[in-house]
Amino acid sequence: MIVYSVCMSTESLPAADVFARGCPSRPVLQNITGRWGVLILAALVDDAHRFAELHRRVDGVSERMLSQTLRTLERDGLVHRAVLGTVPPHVEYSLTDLGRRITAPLLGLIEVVEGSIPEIVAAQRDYDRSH
Amino acid sequence: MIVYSVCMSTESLPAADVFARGCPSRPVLQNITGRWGVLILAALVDDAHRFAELHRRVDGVSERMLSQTLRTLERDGLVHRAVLGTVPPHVEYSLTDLGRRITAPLLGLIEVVEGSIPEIVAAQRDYDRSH
DNA sequence: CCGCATCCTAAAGGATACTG
DNA sequence: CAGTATCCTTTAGGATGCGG
Repeated sequence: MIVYSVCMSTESLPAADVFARGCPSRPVLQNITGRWGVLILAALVDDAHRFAELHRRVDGVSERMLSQTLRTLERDGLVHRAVLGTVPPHVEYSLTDLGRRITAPLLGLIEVVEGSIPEIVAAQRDYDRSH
Repeated sequence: MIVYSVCMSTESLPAADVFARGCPSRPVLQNITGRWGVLILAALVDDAHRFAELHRRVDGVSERMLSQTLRTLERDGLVHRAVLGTVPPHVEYSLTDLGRRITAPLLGLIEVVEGSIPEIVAAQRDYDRSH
């Protein structure tokens, strides 16, 4: 039997520690940093967007994954889903305050990665040559 | 036949655009934000660490995944691997400059997520009740 | 227009045992 | 100590088709 490290709980707070196995931060972090999470959150930074817009914007995502990821992010309280008209259906997705606080550092990450692509590609070539 | 959106290239630079399918930023981002990437990078922020230390620190990671993730991060130029003694083998992992630039926003992300756990858990409960 | 259901494949990841 | 190799399970994700 395994007793997981203390971490969690919303009332008494030993403070969430993402390094501890069983910490509720872990699955949340995975939802955010999954293959599509980062991109979808980033795509919502400037404005609310509809499903089809997001589908075009996040190039390569399938409807299934877009739908699934949006639902997870909504469940975690990062994304707000607003059903507008009735016919034809009109749904807008936007970031919540929490979503914005979480997306901010992600934009920083994207910026650094995009700006470092030449350096990264060079590192990959070096590595591959010597292994 | 599909022609991927322009993006990449190390010389002529239409600037990497992570929203474009085929952009080299995509796999790099996945290496970083994979299940263990964030945690391993964060664990290396304060200091260099040896394999076994990381294994203890990042609770729950298998040796296999630790090894594999470290190799990927080394290949991307984010982590430096230094073999020190010969017997017993002594290997130290540390962040490169690039690794530090990339890890900085990740620390921000972790901080926000850890600090928002009560809010997130509450959102999850609300969502689950109404679905 | 906005998805969900189903089916299927590929990739990630864990357990265990073993090596320089 | 610092991994590799092998095997197996679990999950992510794509394709297609349907429904409100």
